[in-house]
Amino acid sequence: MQERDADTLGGFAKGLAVIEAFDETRQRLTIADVARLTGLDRATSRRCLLTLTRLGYADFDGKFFSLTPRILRLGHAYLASTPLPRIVQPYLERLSEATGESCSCSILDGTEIVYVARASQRRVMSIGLAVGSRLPAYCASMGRVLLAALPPGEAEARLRDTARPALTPRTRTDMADLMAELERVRGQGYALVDEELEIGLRAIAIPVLDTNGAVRAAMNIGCQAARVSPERMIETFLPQMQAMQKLIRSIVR
Amino acid sequence: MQERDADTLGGFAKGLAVIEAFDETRQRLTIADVARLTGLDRATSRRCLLTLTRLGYADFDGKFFSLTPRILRLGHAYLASTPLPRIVQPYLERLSEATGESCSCSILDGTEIVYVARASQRRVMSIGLAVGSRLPAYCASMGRVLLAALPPGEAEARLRDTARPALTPRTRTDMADLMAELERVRGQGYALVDEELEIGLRAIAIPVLDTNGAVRAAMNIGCQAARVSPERMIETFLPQMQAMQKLIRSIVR
DNA sequence: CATTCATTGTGCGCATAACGCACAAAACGA
DNA sequence: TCGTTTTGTGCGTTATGCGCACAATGAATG
Repeated sequence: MQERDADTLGGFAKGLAVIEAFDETRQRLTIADVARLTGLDRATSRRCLLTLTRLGYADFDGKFFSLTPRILRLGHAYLASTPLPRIVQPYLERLSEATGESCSCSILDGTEIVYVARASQRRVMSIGLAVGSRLPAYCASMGRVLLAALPPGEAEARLRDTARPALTPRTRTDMADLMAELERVRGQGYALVDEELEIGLRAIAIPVLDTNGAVRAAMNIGCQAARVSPERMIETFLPQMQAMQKLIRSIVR
Repeated sequence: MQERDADTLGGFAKGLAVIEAFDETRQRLTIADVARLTGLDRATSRRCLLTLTRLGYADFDGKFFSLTPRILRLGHAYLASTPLPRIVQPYLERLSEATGESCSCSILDGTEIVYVARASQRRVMSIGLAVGSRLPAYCASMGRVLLAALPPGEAEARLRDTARPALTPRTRTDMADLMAELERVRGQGYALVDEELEIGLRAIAIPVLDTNGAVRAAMNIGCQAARVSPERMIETFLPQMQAMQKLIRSIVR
């Protein structure tokens, strides 16, 4: 089979780009906003937005378009078709309950990780992000675990593809340093990220393996740096995570 | 502004229908599968699938197409743009920790409810469903709360739009009976669904209100029928839920 | 192994869907 | 009130997308 332009739908591609124009800071957009964000002609943007509205994926208040819950069906089509999050969820809950911290599971998508499961115990605002949330892989604990699981050439390419801004004064951004860190993660079997993504936030992550030992995802425990030292995370949290890893490994095909 | 066919993109609409063809029982599909499920011509289905693959939203193994995590960006566009789930999440966690049960929050989308937040405590397999999951509103506790919040005419129309199969021997399906039940839910301020959705599953739900008292979502506690009686749910769980409702109400705008 | 059936890749002619530009009207902000 | 920005829509153009047909491939069956 050949890859040809005639085998794809330009309008569909444009429409998907329009959906992705919405995010945390852009909850509702005008036609001009969408044209600017996507680079599409204003009339084209308008047609995409009206298509979404006509099908119930968006609302229009006379000026602004906003997405509706129906759009969740699109992401749900993936989550529903992927057994891993459902398998991992109870283990994250057990781990979260045992440690009293937030636990999450994510997979690598390009240069980002995307959360596919989470569990949290704290009465205060959760550290964990919602399912579907994304973080840059280069400075997230689970991201480093997942990058480390790639062939080194592939991992390096993905790191290069990332802008790698210093999100805190502690963020490591140098290519050679990050590649060395990935090598260290490969060796020790876990990644510990200490206030690189966000000041006050510390996380430790290990791979989620399948029965063949292949890395299918990563899971982590995140906590406030003021409450748990890195040493304590390695001494106390890591063994419990590895115990869960073993249990999960015997189930995930 | 007029609603005209020329203002929409046919290919985009077809593409979205193709994404929605994937679900729990259809994790990977052939071109012929998609054509059958969507009613589209085979060549059109093929183009949509190839467009998704070209853009990284799907993988192709030579025969089967499956969605990739990138598709989560589409649903994430909505979740990221909606503050309610993030606001409600810590309250669900507190409630879940206090009661030892699974708690969830959902909104109404047509004739279904869609989960937008959840918290769970149990070491056994969670009762709660993942964010993005959907349930038929007519026989779910949160569904009844959300239907009860609609004008009666609107609620009746949505009930009629639903197939309403009896999912268990206890499922109530009669229109008049359900409308009376919605009236009762309006009066008492909560819905209790007892093994109607699934044998062994019992859930109680109340509205999530905003500062204006408008119903924005519903939240519930679900548990195993063998462990908690309906009376106990009303006596013990309901007051705690109502306390959370008050706290949430003072924040949600 | 041959046959039958289902599926897929692809060519291709055709029709119209989609494009993008332009202009008038409306909305907004100073 | 004026200037700027945005929007709704008309419209001529074109190339996109359609769907049918056919050959090739794969799977199932006898």
